Amino acid sequence: MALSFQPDKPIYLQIAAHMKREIIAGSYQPGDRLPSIRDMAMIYEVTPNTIQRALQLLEQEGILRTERTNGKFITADDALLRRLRGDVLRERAAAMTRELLAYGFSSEEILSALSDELKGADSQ
Amino acid sequence: MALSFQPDKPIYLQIAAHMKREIIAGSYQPGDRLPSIRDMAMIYEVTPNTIQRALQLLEQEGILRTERTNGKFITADDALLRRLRGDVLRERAAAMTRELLAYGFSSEEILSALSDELKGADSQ
Amino acid sequence: MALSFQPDKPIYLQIAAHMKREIIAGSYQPGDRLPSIRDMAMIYEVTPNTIQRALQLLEQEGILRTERTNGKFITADDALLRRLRGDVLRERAAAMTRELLAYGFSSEEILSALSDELKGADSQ
Amino acid sequence: MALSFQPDKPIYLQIAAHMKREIIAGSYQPGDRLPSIRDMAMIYEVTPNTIQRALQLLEQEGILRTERTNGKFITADDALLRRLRGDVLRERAAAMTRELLAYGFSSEEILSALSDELKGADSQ
DNA sequence: GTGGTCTAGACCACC
DNA sequence: GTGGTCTAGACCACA
Repeated sequence: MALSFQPDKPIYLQIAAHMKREIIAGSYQPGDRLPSIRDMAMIYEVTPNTIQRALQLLEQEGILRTERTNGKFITADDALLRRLRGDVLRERAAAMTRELLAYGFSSEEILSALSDELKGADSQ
Repeated sequence: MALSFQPDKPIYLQIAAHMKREIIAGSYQPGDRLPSIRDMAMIYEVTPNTIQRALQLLEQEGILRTERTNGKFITADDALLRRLRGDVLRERAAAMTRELLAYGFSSEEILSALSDELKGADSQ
Repeated sequence: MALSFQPDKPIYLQIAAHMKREIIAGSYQPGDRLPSIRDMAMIYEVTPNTIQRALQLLEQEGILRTERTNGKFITADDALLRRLRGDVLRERAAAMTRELLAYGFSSEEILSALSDELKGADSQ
Repeated sequence: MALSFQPDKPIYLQIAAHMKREIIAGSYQPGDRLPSIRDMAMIYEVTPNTIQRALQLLEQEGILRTERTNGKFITADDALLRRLRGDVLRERAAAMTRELLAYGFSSEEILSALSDELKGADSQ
């Protein structure tokens, strides 16, 4: 694993985002137990403190649940995870649309640029 | 104007981004002279220092040019601006694609989400 | 029974509090024998260890008494239980009063808020 | 100031609660700037880190607002503060009612205990 | 000067 | 073993 962190963003945010992606992508299943904070600290090569902070964010979103002495678990709430998946997609699409429209690009330009990117990615 | 700045991002970056958007969107024409730093400081309600930093970024990208005693000007290099416009579009589309694919979304999902957003925006 | 424990508080404290409530509320009578620790462990779905710790607290308060080979019993001391009942009521009322006065609420506000709550609860 | 912290509760929670009380009680006015984190750290005799954590909670509740390089401010949203004041009162009253009813106390007992406490406090 | 991030390391309660 | 809290101290970007 050992992410190469971008130096301009807080590490704990990058870890939180990474975990969120893994969960939404299905690398972790609902109800799964996460590695212990100490283990994740070694995996990501950061302090346990930093992991703690990252996971706190996901817990606030309801994605994680903590059992005081057993560890942290992906929520078993399947509906929440599905909703989250949809929300993320919509939110990202909306943010990108908003930004590019502000740049003065037309809907056609935006759509065509995205299609190009997706074709490029698919063919890899 | 008087942007409402997001409190968690450096103001000078937000101003730089805003200027860049205005330029790419065509609110400023190639060769146009910018308002003085002092004026912009009043417009944006920040210290001249902050404006200075923001414009420095744009100058590094070649979008602006400083004439020692006359002020700062949008580059007259039309080709550069066109190229920049294309670069921004491609870069944003690529970043979004990369991120959403990492989330495990399919090309179809991504394209359809974006179409939905664009329809929503158009109809307004 | 099978309490749904709050994940952020020690389970043994939650069990102790629950037992105390049951005793004060009269669900157990003075002199009654408690279920065995093993049974209670199954009822509460925790380890016997945890039950042990919870009951220890009640024993320290004098609410329980252990007979070496027979099990644990609610104290037969009726006066103690009555006194305990009064103490709990006073202590909780005092704590709430202290806190709300520190928030700057007036006696009238506090009293009226409590009346409202009690009316709401009664009508259910 | 220099609170005497209860040893069984996290200090940062106690500080957060204390600040919230001060704000609701009106010791800080809407829009007021808080002392710097470093100053508060000295006042409360804890690490800046701990203050940071406490204030983060209030920020999540919308009570505080951070200006990146200027400090932290009480929200100027008067309505929010009034709403908060009411919410706190209702919430505390509800929690106490719920608990005491679970103990088997009658509405009359609860109300009378609270009246006694308030009389005691008033006469001081 | 301000807030924010991160580390290293300690200590704790709980189960 | 688990998560949680706290300190001391360093470093950074921003205005």
